[in-house]
Amino acid sequence: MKYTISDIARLAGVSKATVSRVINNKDRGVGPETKARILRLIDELGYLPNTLARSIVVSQTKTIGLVVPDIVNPFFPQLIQGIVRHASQQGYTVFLCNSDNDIATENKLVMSLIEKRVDGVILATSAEGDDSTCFLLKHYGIPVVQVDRVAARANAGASVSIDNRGGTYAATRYLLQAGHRRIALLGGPKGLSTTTQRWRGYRDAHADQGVDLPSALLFYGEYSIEGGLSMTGELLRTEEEFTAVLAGCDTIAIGCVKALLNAGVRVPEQCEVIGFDGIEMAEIFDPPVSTVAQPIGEIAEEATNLLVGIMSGSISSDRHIVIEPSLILRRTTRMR
Amino acid sequence: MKYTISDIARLAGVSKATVSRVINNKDRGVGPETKARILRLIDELGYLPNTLARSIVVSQTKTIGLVVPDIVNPFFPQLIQGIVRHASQQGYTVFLCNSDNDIATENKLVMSLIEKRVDGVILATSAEGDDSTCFLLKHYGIPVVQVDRVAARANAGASVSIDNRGGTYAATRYLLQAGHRRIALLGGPKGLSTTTQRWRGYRDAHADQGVDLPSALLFYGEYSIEGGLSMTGELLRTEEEFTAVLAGCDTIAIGCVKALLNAGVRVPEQCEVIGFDGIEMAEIFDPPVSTVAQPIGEIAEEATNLLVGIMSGSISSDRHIVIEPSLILRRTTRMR
DNA sequence: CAAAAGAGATAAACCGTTTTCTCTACATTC
DNA sequence: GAATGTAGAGAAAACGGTTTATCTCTTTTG
Repeated sequence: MKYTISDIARLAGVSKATVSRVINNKDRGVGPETKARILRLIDELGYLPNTLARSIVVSQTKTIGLVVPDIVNPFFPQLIQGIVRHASQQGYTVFLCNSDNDIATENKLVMSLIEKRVDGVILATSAEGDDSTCFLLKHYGIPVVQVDRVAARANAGASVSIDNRGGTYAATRYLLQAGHRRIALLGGPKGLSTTTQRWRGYRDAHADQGVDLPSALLFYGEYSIEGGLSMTGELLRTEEEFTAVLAGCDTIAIGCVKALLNAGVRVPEQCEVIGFDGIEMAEIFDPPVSTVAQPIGEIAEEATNLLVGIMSGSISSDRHIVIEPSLILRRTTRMR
Repeated sequence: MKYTISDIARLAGVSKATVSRVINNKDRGVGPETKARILRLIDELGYLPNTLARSIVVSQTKTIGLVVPDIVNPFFPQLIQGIVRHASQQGYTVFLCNSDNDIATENKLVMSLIEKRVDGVILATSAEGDDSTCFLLKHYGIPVVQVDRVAARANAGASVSIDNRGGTYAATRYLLQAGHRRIALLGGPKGLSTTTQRWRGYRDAHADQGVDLPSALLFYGEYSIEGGLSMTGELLRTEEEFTAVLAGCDTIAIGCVKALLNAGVRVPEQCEVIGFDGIEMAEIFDPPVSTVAQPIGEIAEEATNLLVGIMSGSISSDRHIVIEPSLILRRTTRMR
């Protein structure tokens, strides 16, 4: 049931070299009817070339590694789907790794990817402050593109990321132009670059519109529904006046809307809410949540193309691509 | 930066065979201080054995393929997470494939897995009626375990599946014992084995409790929120009396609860609802949905262990494992 | 004390490909 | 009609490992 190239060669009465030429469509140096005979034989016997043997000589595996921090977080399956699809279109198969948000695991996984001789890696790192994973890849000369979360340090390679500042800037400006003057910010964990960048957009929009920052309305917490619930609880307890909320992510926004409704605050009549990310849950939630949506498909496509480009040498390995998110207005903002 | 086993051998002043022995911990035939010297060298130079070359001679890649129909469906990321984790614990790396619910794509992906010489495949097929994928794998002698959806035909190999009938049986019995006599069934697409099996549990529970099947209350539709919405719409329009709903899956249940609440039916006071699957969304939805939960982690673990067992020859390749789901009562059923 | 056993190590064959030379035979050019 | 070009094909050397058979000492055994 298992044939090798030598079997085919012997059965066809030619040399291995000739069979190899036919398999790889290097038509130079093989006559048409020899070719046909070999092709027929291959088909009849169901011969499959051994890609391992091939890889070892051409030193290329047509394989890439994809490392994500948490596959259960709904953002990542969509990203994975896009990357797997585009990679497959370009002839690459992907090794999927889940680091469980642990940098040590991430390093170990990447080592095993290197051992498997992947041609390149797409990395959504689990520790922004720590570029050890990128360092490893660099050390072994393996192309890498970072995605979503981008390690800050210099020796990190190419990247595809979202314009976090621009996204919250647009959302904040939208709310300010609608007349809001007391917009609460329910940000993510302090210290994360996304949290900081999103805060900047919020701040800059206020500055550009000439509105003072309502510093009593700034909160930070977990990127989760619970985080949204508890921050909103705090917000309500301060008894500060506010007429809109900008959330650091969609799950925070959902928790926030829940808490507001429970407290008898009507959404969006008494308070408008905008999230960030554009996860499916935001659409399905009742009421559907307005959000700054990351075009995940686009991120996946750019990341894959970038990596393929770097691997083929046609793109420099320190290119950074920034993608603009878009404001999607649903039912937690008023119709205008 | 890239060393081969010959480099190490030369630098250590020994033969390749000796280096190979110390790499593979075959201590027989290599002296302690030779071993130490080689180990130090390997460490210093960051030498990584080429797994491709190794695989080709031992004809084993320590690699498995995982094929799912739709990675965005929240059930699968959890399954993938579990499988990737257990596989990695046993020294296997996994190729992830997403068939987009298309059997032709599925076949193509599996072919490329075979070309990559995976040691085995875990398959959640996209077409139950079609066992062509299993057939391919069989033909090339690659162990396979089917999971979740199981191709019916005989030449399909091992499997891990859920006791669908048992799950709905337990849920239906629970409702019947609580006094309900008019339980609507909002099933999945007709023709799917899960739909049929879940219907059987519903039917058998009625029979065993001596209650007539309310045949006017049976509906079939998509496994989705929209499906739940529309089936509930139909149900309400019939004006038949009903006091509980058994849904074919959680998204149907969510759609159903939405529709009921919109129609002014109080849940669970006027109508109790139970879903199936135990996806996270059911827990997060407001109100949290009672459900027949599939222990996804357990499925993942059993499937991985089963495959590893088959690959090592210690388990027969036609073993079928059935896992019992468990009834989780939340807020769409009354407290008792 | 000779024979057998065992420890440490090597040479060489092999795994299944690709690729570079090289060779032959025939067609084209001047 | 010799020189050149070209198409079709094969032999053999890689690629980076593992494994088997073998070889040389030293140690044990009877």
